[in-house]
Amino acid sequence: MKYWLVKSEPGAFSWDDLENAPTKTTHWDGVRNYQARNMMRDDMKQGDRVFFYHSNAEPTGIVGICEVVKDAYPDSSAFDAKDMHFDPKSTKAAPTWYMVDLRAVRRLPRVLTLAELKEVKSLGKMALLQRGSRLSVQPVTESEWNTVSALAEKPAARRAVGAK
DNA sequence: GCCAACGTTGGC
DNA sequence: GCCAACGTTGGC
Repeated sequence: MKYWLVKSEPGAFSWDDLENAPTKTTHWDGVRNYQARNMMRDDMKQGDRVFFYHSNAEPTGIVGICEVVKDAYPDSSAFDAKDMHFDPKSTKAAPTWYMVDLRAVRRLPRVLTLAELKEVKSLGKMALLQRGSRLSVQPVTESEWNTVSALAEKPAARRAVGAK
């Protein structure tokens, strides 16, 4: 089993949206980056675990855990001329873009904010925390997964004097 | 709203 | 194949 992280802007699709979806499952469509596509198409498999991250949010951070319930298959939003993610170059005979199905497993006991994750030394190499990292689908190592999961069970560390 | 970082496009 | 211009991402 492998581990991943996906980003979503809660204004577009939030963790709550996922929990409220039928069977708490959604098609992870609209990915239009080749690196992210390759990971979804080639390496993401049913049963893999996925952190759900809110970007462009208040706060930004990891909010929940979901599970891959269906391996990659062609992204139908690329075929729909009315869809925001329509791509005329992607055809049903030779699809350019792929999606997986994700199901919400559980909300984390608390949000792990980007600011907090940045302060954890052992997460220094985590893809999410790399300078300029913009990939919307990222690999997470097993040790990173375990570190983040354990952190979510503890109360937030006290911030510097003056912080709220 | 600003802007740095990055990916893609297209002229040459 | 280079690289400038442009569009997007996403933190702040």
